[in-house]
Amino acid sequence: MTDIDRTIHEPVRLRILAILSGVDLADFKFFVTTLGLSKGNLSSHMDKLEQAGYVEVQKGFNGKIPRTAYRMTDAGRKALADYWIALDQIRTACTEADGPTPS
Amino acid sequence: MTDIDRTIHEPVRLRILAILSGVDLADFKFFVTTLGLSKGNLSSHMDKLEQAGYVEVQKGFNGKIPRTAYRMTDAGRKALADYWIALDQIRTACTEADGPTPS
DNA sequence: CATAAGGGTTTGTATCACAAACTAGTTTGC
DNA sequence: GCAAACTAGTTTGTGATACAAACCCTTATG
Repeated sequence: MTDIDRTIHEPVRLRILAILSGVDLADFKFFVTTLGLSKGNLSSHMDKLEQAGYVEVQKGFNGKIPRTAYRMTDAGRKALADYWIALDQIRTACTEADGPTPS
Repeated sequence: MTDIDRTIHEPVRLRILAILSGVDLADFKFFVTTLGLSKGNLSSHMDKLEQAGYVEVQKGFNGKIPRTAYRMTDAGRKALADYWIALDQIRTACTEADGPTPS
C-alpha cells in the first residue's frame, strides 16, 4: 500500500506541478492569475515545493521589475509520476473485503 | 477548472470509498485492520463520509457483539466518479503557460 | 475477578491552507 | 518632487482538521 505524497496531494500544489510538468518555466504572476490564488497562499505553496526539492526558483528582473519563475526538478518529475501511480493503485485496488453478514 | 472534493480527496477516505465502491458492505473492523487506522481516526472519517451522504451506516449485532458496517450511497458513487474525472482533468491539463523570458 | 477485544466518543495537539497585513521598490499624476 | 497607485512578494494570524491517546461501555475468555 504505497503512501500518498502529501506535498503533492494538496490540490493547489498538484495543479502547480501539473502545469510545470508541461512548461519548463512559469512565473509567479502566472500561477496567481491562472489558479486564482492570493499571493501569500502561492508563496507558501511554492516554499513547500521548493523545500521538498520538487521545484527550483529563479529570481531575476524584467527590466527593473522583479520576476520570480519556477522550474520543475527531476526529483519533482519523479515524485509526480510516482504520485499518479499511487493514485491508480488506489483507484484499482478494491474488491476483496470481508463479507460481513448483515444482521 | 472543476474543484476537488476535499471530503473525498483525503487519502484515508479515498481508500475507504475505493474499497466500498467494489464491495457493497464492509465493517468497522475491516477498515481498521486493512487501513491500519486507530478506531478514533476511522470513526471520525466515517462521520464525515456519512455527513456528506456518501456512505450509510448499518448498526447491528453479530450475536451479542455489536457490528457496524458501511455501504456506499448512490451519491457517494457519483461523487467518487466525479472526483476521478476532476483528477484526470488536472492530470491532462498542462501545456499552455506564459513563456516568461528567463532573466 | 481480570484481561482482552469490539465499537466507539472525547480530548489534545501539531500541521497547514488560506487570507490579510505588511514590506520594498516602481511608475504615474499633478 | 511628492503622493497615490501598482507590481511583486513575504510575514503573520487564524480557523480547520488529521491523527493518536485516553477513556467508556459491553461482552467474551481464562
